[in-house]
Amino acid sequence: MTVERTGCGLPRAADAGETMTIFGWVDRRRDHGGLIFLDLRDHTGILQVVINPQTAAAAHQAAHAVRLEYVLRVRGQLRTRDPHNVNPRRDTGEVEMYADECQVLSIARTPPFPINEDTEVEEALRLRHRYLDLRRPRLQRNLRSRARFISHLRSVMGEMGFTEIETPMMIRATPEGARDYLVPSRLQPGSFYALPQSPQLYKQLCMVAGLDRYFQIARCMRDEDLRADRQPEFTQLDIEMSFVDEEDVFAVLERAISSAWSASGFRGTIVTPFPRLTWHQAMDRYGVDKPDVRFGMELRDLTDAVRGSSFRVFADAVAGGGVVKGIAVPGGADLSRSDIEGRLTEVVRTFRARGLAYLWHRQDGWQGGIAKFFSEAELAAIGEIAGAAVGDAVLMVADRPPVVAASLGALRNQLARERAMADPEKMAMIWVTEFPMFERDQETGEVTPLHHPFTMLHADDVDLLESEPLRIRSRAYDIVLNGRELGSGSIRITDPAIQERVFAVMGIDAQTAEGKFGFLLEAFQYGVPPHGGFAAGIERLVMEGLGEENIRDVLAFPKNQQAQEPMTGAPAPVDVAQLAELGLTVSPTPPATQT
RNA sequence: GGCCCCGUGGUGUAGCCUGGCCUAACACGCCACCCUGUCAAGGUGGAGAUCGUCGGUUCGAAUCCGAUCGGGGUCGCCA
Repeated sequence: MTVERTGCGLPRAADAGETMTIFGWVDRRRDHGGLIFLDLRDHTGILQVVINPQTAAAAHQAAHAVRLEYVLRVRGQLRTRDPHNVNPRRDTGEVEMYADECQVLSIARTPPFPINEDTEVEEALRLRHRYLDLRRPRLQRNLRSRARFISHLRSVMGEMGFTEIETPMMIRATPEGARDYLVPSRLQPGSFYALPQSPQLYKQLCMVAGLDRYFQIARCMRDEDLRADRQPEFTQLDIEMSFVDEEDVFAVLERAISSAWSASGFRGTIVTPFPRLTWHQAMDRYGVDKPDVRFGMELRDLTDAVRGSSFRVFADAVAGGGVVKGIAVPGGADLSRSDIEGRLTEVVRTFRARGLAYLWHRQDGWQGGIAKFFSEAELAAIGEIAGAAVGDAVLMVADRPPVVAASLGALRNQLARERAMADPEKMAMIWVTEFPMFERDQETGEVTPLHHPFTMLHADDVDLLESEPLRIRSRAYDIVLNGRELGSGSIRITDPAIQERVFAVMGIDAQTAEGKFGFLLEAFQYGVPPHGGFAAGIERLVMEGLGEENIRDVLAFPKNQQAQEPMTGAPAPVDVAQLAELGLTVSPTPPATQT
């Protein structure tokens, strides 16, 4: 635009005396009638401009009409401020520009929400004017930190000998897993590409190709419902490695994340190696497969302690094959009956628990509606096992094991939030290993892989394939940070015989497997190295690194909960002609969605 | 698909439970004027919302009820 341009945030006292030109947006304007002060903002920061009507009459006249968010070019001399005029809260606070020229490059309507501060604004309005939201300090910071983090990841991966490879965005639809986004083919009417849910198969083929160590900052698309940490398109650090086992994969991820983390200035410190929990340990102790281990309050099994009690709810549950578990809430004796029976019971009800039992451990003994059903010995045992001290409360759920785990796990997280039990500066990164290979689909009753069908089984469990598939442990693992799943991976199956048996358990016969994954199985016949890998969600990492609660705030152009982008209006209907070219027609009324 | 929360000038909130004193309040922003050292500038004055929408209850509705729309969170879903 011009030969010389100085960033607004860059000038320092040492630059005083220089004449320079700055470009930027008006962040604030203070008109004293005579002097006008303008704070000019660009991506580097903010510089105060002083416009004096006596020394720069034309500039002053121009500045008189200037409003917030006008785009200006200002030329003038940089001067140091008198000591009593220094603004210590700003990097450029020791200097200011004395304007000679002030040129309005673009006027601006009054913005729909404040740009120069981070006030809470309704999500719909922010998304509709995303370019203005992105102009605000918080999102500027977030996007820059995200970029730095990715940049560091790239260089660490390079240092470790990984090759960055781009895999196709238009691929064959995979029947497994999340719903695909489809792309109709013009040249093959009636046929569709799918957008990748992940580059899974391609990266495994890269291993067959002898690339040895693959990585990609990969865009992934999944047509599923959105959450605070889930968008339909997102980015993963995707990794695959040949001739490795879990330890090699863990070491790579630990180094990549921890070094990029600190280099990016993210909050807290990542300590390596990450502690490990098996899936069973996580479920037993925390009730969830992604435990937040920054605080205790672990689930304790009270089944034996209450088996013989006269409290029918517990006794019946145990007799019916259920379990009774509880958590000791530190200082929980201050929880009121209405706290527990209202808000907290609501939490466990969400997970289909029928109720929440509670006992207060007070100075004068055990209290609470159900205390009378237990003997002194039983109460003592409950307190002992739960680890409840005087002043605590024990909250208990009796039900089928999955219901108990899920409801108490959620309750534990809820209480930790309410009572600020987790150190916000602590970064509790852990590996959760030995996930089950299969789970039973609640609707169809089919056995489906928890991770994906190419996940290798635990060596000791292979014999259970046909007899008790649901008990098989896999060689799949997750990284969990502060209770949030950051990503997952596995060692893959490379033995065709085992792969065939896994498909069989899933009800996929050889012919079907050939049709769906034939290319992979064929590739494996030409010499496949043992391999494994991982995929880590970039947005979730950045969220934790910046302390953001919502994935939209670490993405430039996110979608709303309806997967729409209010700014551009995507998705939108298309011309009939465009459809015709693709051999498509749209039903006038959408067919009833299958549930 | 279920459940929960929110919806009041441009922005953020108060008022709503306990209907009338609301001719809807406050802060910021906006407009005009005054003001030569402010930096969340200051002063004076002003414009701006019939309370998401529709319907109902009532003598009377921002306030109560129902429906609906929009936003968010969550369960299901996310190999």
